[in-house]
Amino acid sequence: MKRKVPIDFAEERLNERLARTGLRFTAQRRHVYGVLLEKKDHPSAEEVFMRAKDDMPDISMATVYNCLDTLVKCGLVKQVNHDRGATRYCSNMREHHHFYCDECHGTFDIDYDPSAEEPEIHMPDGFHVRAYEIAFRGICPDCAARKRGK
Amino acid sequence: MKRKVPIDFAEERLNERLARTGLRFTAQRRHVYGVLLEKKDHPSAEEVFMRAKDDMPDISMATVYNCLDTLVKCGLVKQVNHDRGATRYCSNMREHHHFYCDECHGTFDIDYDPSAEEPEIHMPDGFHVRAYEIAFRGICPDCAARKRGK
DNA sequence: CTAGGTGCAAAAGGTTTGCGGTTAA
DNA sequence: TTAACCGCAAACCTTTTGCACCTAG
Repeated sequence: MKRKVPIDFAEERLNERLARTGLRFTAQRRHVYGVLLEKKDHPSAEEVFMRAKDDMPDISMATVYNCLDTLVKCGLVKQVNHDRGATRYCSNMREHHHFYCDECHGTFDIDYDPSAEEPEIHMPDGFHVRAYEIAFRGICPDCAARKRGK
Repeated sequence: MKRKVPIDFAEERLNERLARTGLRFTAQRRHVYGVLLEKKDHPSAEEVFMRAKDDMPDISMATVYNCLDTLVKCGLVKQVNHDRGATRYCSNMREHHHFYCDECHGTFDIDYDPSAEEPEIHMPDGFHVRAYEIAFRGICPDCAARKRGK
């Protein structure tokens, strides 16, 4: 089987990340990660499941969810949520943002160079931005206080 | 019943927005909007339903979803999606962003002044940002071309 | 050896749909 | 008057859970 992605290289990275997080390396985790690397079109869990079954017919939906969660925990995969639809998964490891099309509901990666002094976002040609929203993540004041307290 | 929000003023705005969008003014739409204005804590549809029932016991879940969709369409309410949980609704009409706490999973509004030359985001004290992502919305190149074509 | 991971099937959670009756304009 | 809207209940889609078996370390 031909692969567009240097999967052996990715496998090493997965192995290292799992070890660092105290998790085991399994065939299913490698395979799900491979599926995400092979076609970076932001598939839903259901879509990942169907693609994964091609080469691993016995894999279960529950395992796909488990593997996806594991990969997110390791920092190898990002969850992408939009409207009320299913969560989608993204293995683009470069820092990037997303563009959602109001018309076809497609999701597109928008790259930028985070190392630049003034990180500039280059919007590719033809994308018409109507609105944008920044989602920050971290620890809120109350939870920070609680953690310091205990 | 005392209200913290000048609901009559909001009612006028709702009426105007509905008319402009060619939609009807109904008691349910007003009431759901009132619920969102009264406590801006990003409730889910289920939570809106429960609060709405206090004053309007016969309102149904389907109607709550319909009203929420209508309010989003009118531009009076924003949907907020995060992780795999239920969609939450936000009636903060000022341009703003959101902060998600990794610990308690709470959602907080992060305001900014969009009229400023260099729109600066002031992160309130005590919020520790671990990561952020920008979600752009609009029309993708393919859909833009298709619309021009037809 | 054994804690952690998997597969299965059932349940839970969230959202949508179809339809007969009601209402704003 | 009538197209739009509502309430109800069933269906649908997505995600989680419990448990018996399996396996990486």
